Amino acid sequence: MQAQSRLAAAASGGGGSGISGSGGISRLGGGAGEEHEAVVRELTRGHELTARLRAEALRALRGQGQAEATATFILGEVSRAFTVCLSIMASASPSASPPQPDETPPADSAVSPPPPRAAREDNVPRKRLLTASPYDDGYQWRKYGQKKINNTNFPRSYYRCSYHRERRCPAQKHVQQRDGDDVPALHVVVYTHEHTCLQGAPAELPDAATNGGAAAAASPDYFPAGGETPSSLRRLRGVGGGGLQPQFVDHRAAMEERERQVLVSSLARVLQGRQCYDDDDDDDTDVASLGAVHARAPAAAAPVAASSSSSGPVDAAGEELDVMDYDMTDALFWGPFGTDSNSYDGNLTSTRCFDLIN
DNA sequence: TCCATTTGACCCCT
DNA sequence: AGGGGTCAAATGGA
Repeated sequence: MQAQSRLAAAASGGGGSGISGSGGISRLGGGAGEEHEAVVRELTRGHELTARLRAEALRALRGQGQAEATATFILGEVSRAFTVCLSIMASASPSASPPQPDETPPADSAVSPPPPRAAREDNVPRKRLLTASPYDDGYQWRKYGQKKINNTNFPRSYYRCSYHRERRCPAQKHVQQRDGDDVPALHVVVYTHEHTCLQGAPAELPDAATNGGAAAAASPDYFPAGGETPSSLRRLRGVGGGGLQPQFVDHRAAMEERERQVLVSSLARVLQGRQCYDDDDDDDTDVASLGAVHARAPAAAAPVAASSSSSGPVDAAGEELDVMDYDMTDALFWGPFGTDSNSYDGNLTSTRCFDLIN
């Protein structure tokens, strides 16, 4: 079966930087810093490989509703675990502890730097995340600018949803590598607005129980019948995003609810039929517990804060950051960040979520 | 030729 | 006035 061979290839690291021959964890060095570094390195590797495996699995299982949903869920959870571990390791790094608010400035700062510029008070909700990079968020983003920010070592890149024009999607984000010796490099991602680009789809959703409809609906390839395609819109310019749609919340909530139903339904079928696993162990996971897991995901298709405690990482300005996490529904949507598409003029042909498209 | 990416300039907010 | 955010022309690669 082609799907199986693809999965096998992915699992064995086919296609490039595969798993090393030994397949084992690098020998840990003597010092704590060295050990920490080794752990982070292996976690990063695991994270990357999981992302690749997930991409290959979903590509192979595309259209096979139950199997696709199951693979998406499991691999999404694995990816999430890696991300959380990396974040924990980063915050515990002996060489990269975030500055404390009352930390004394460096001795060589003869003139104290100006205080950080206050954030714009535009009532736009912002979601700040600290992530290992590149991380997968599955949306198509178009880069529209990059800027060197004062008193930082790395430029900030600005992205907006690829469907900014076609669907008036107001979602934006900017990404900036955090200063410091983080291994792997950590990036501060700030989301402004949220995606509305799925809101036109619900009525067109195919039955997820038979063909993985949530993924299809989320696919950037999805356009309502008779609607404009990305290529037909390529040359449209001028009219801006238009801000948050008044119906945004309701549409999004409807989409979330439908996604939730789709996943729970698919997982229920899988579990009832035990179709996808050769269970060596008696997995006593049941539908109810999965439903409970899924119920913790009210913010579908958006990053979820892993922790709301005030002891988490902070950015250079001392603002608290959420550690990147995924919820279960995210697993349907979040894909490689990889090469960023970034032209301003409405082109949609480059980067897309390979989980869903390839 | 098309399309993605870069980057300097401009706008607007603090 | 300074700086963050955005625009859009220029550039380069496929």
